[in-house]
Amino acid sequence: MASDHTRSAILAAAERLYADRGFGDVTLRDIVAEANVNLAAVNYHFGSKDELIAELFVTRSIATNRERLRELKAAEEQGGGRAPIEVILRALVGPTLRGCLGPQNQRSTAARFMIRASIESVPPIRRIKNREIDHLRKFAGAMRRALPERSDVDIYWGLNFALAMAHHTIRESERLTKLSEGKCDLDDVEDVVARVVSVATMALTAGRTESKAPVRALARDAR
Amino acid sequence: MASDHTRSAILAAAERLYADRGFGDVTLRDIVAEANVNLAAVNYHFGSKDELIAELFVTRSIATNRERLRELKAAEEQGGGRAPIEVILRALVGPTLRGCLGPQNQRSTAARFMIRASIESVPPIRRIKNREIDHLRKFAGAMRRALPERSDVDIYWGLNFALAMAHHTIRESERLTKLSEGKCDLDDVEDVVARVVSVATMALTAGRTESKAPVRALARDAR
DNA sequence: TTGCAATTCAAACAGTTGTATGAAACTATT
DNA sequence: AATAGTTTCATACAACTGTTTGAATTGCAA
Repeated sequence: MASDHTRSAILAAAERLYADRGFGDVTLRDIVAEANVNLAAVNYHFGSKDELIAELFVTRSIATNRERLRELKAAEEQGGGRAPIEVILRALVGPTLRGCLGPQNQRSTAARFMIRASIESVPPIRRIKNREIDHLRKFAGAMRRALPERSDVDIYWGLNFALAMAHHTIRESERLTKLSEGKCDLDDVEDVVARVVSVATMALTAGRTESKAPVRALARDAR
Repeated sequence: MASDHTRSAILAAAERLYADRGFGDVTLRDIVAEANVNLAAVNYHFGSKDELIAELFVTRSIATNRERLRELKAAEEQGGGRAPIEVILRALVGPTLRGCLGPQNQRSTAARFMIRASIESVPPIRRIKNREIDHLRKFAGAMRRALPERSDVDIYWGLNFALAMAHHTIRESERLTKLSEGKCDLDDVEDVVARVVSVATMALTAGRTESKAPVRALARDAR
């Protein structure tokens, strides 16, 4: 391959446009215009529009996943194969949050693209996300090692809730800012990470006292 | 208006098709075929496709919101204007979770539609969701009354995390089932509600207020 | 240079989409 | 029964979509 110029111009233009305007109303013609490239080039270089989107998303998400695993591995090696649950959770949600939050005006195109991807969820991206399970299993394993007395079910729920808080905060960051009238500072990424990790840790470690949950008694009959 | 037959046939058919196949690949022609109705009827009765989608979503979401407020009001009246935080949170996430989870084969069309709406997020629905803030403020107010010593920031973060866990669990219920190899039982809706409420309560009460009730265990299956 | 493959290009294709139109069929009131 | 207003219908429209085509151009090796 000669210079890759056209190919990467398309990738850059597509990422920028999708980040700015969403997947919904960006056509191939918009992309090739932005990239100063012929319309047919997309199909020549990528095969189809969906494959272009998939390549964009895969590139960014394997970067995030690699960062996650790097942090996880570092923590586990330092702890002799067993890392504290807080550190594991930080490795899980930190890279994503750091990648997507932070001062708006200095958010990278990549970050804004990933936010879009998490909001709009088009078919090619959904397909890729479904293959993310193996990756999550590695974290479930590490969490099980950190909390050996905890049941698998609790581990999975804790993992689920940690991801929930991180992703939802990214997706709805604008609404949270508006709802709180700016009191919740989403630009302070490390504070957000700390909050998510703290709550997820509580969820995973609290009440290890064999207590049969009396939860159901409350309020089930508020009608 | 005469009989409303066409109008409601369109609404029913559209909700069913969107629930089954998503917004992405359901056309007006699909809908009118399913409803045994003429193509032009959609624009005649609803003005446009987007207004049809909006009406569907508004109907369902004001129903949920009404149920939420009903539970909240009942709890606050019973407690003399101040309800326990668990009950407030239950009123917040309970109706949504009950509406969207539960045994797949007995999920209502409405439930499946709302799940789609939470996954795919098309423009007309996003516009409506953005107007949901006033509704959430009522819950923020109730939470502030329940936890007067807590800062506004913490309240908003707790609210955000509670919604995060509920919505993410709905959105990714399939993935959680697969990840946990079925160990997480998403059909036991009341257990899911209890888990979300429990974690959100911990998020809101742990830390600064040592005098508060001891954190409860993750709602383990008590049977 | 010549030859050959890779790339670019303009143009067209084949479909689908939501929407508009104007006539026809109803419904209910007079 | 005649009328006016509403609703249904077949059909056309106009625009946009991703993709394909086949010829031109380019870059590089022999």
